Amino acid sequence: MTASSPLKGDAEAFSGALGELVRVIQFRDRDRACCHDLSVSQCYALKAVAESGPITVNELAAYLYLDKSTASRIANGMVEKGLVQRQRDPDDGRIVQLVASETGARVHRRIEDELTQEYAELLEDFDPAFRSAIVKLIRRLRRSFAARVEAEGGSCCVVPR
Amino acid sequence: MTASSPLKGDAEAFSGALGELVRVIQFRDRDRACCHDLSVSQCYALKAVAESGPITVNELAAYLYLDKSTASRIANGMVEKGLVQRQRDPDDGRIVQLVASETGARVHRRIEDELTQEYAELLEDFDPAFRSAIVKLIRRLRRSFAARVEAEGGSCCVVPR
DNA sequence: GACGATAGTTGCATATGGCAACTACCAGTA
DNA sequence: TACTGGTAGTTGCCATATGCAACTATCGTC
Repeated sequence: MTASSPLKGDAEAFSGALGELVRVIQFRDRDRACCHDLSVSQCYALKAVAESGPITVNELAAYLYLDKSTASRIANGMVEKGLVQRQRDPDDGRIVQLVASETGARVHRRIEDELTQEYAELLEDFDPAFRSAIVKLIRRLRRSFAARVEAEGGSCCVVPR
Repeated sequence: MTASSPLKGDAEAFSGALGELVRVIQFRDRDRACCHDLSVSQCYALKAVAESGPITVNELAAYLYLDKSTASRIANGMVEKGLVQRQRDPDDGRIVQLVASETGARVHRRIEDELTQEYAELLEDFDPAFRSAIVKLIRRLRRSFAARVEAEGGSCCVVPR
């Protein structure tokens, strides 16, 4: 490349900024989750269960990008706390459906409300067109990463089998 | 609020999208770091050391939002892998400066190049004005979160002392 | 009913990370 | 100088998180 490709420069700036943002958010989540007596993963999981209706352990694992055993244990923790319930599927005895309890739904709503409130404060300075553009970009980024992750099957260097 | 405040709606969409993006990125980082025989934290730490010049263990801990003991151990791991070196400060015998070795700098550059390349592909569809707006927004988000985190001293509910 | 596949759980090993105690060092003061 | 309090870093100990592999129970097919 020559002295300055604007795209490359933008990509570097973007990379740096996004990296720092993600680190801060990870920290914030660690902190936030514990406020509600949840681990970070439990917090994500509660979101999945509360928003996607009843889901299986395998689906939860896929959503969280974790092993199904880990997902099972996360479910355990939430069941113990009374946030979700395990329900056997009447049609398939192997399947366990995870459903949010009243408490779970309430806790999830509270967490979401706090977040939304915080983001609303952040976003109110931007005009609506820009706000929706931002959301579109973030979704696009997510799709792009997710596609890459799925294409690689979760490991970029270890050749499977 | 009434039926639909656009700001609230935007904030909800933003919250959902950003949450998913962060989860995917966390997974991707887990995967990516291991390609270079690094843990995720080591990868972040290498970035800090390589880009911020010599930094102390305490500074590294602050950067990573981790306990200084953890930062010290992360430094250990990197020293063992020959990525960074510990240097005693001539003016203050307590201080340890962490500096990237040749190898460390090279590995860091490689990781950054890969990332930049990936982001460049993503960003090339957007026009330059939008790209720089995005970067500004992300930085602003980061600042805002960081400020909140620092104000709360790292724990929102546990009253210290 | 036997066999292979699938959903979930559990055992085990490892990694991560915090807290508290400790060491070594610095700065100020009597 | 010797004492005191504070700071930087390390280490011991522990809890949590997570993956892999083995296991159980169930389903679907032959």
